[in-house]
Amino acid sequence: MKQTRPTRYTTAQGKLILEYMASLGDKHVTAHQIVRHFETAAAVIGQTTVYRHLEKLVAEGKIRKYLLSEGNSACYQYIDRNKACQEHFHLKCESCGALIHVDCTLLDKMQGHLLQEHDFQINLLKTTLYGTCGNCLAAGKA
Amino acid sequence: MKQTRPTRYTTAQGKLILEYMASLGDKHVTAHQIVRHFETAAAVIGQTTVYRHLEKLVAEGKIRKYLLSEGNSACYQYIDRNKACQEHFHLKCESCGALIHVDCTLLDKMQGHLLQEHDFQINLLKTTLYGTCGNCLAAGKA
DNA sequence: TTGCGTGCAAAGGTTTTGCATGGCA
DNA sequence: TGCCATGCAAAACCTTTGCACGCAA
Repeated sequence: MKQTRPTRYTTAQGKLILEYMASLGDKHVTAHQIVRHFETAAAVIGQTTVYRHLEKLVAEGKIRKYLLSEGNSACYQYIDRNKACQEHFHLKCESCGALIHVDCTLLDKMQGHLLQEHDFQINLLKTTLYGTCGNCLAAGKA
Repeated sequence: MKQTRPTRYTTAQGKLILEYMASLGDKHVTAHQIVRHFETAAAVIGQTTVYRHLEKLVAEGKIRKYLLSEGNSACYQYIDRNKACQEHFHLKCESCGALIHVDCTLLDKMQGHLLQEHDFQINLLKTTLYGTCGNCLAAGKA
């Protein structure tokens, strides 16, 4: 298991990375894209630092980590706490990357079912359902 | 996109790999585990060959490939066509790391519901639900 | 015989680690 | 001042590719 240290110091890099993630809204980026963003921004942040902050932010529940099927690299996305995203499922379109928030009684039922019948307490914050959205289905991208 | 050639020759390695995958049933393995299995089995198969066959088998729909968030390597799993319901969710315990396979009619319902009501075709192979398993709940590790 | 299949070695890409230096509290 | 954070370089990984040889049809 990887070690997750608590944040002790507030550094410029840590602030910049979190702010950048927040500024992207629902858009996801790879670690590499973040590194490149700061290269252009004349505020170079080493890739090691980027990876370490991403790991920490994921552990803190501030961002989400995805593995999209095609790419060989992980994607990260900001979690907007004001949107109360912890209370519903997230659907991620593997084709266009869209993130869909679903608030539906069947999903609530499923949550209860998993707990009662399968003895499993699901963590909605960390869970994302992958698939293909309606637009991409219609466009035949499935 | 990667090229997928049709199978022309039937080779000993190809047979061995498919047979091994089939023998595992629902269990998933990584490419590396397959290579190691054959190392022990005194029938060494190069990793290149393993990867090439896995790719082909995925293209042929005989096995599934999926990425579990934690690991950095892909997992492969045999698809048993004789089984009524091979599709299932993966539950990953964030506390102990256990991977639980859930095969349940509710999942079919949910799949249909998402498609009809939310216009979303879920990909069960790519989807993993995160949470806490019964053992860890009981142990108060949640 | 033909040309695909194999496997070694090496490349390619992502993520992690070692270590000396820099910076926050 | 005491540690943690940083970032370069290098390692560690997983996967793919080049190429010469082997083998199925």
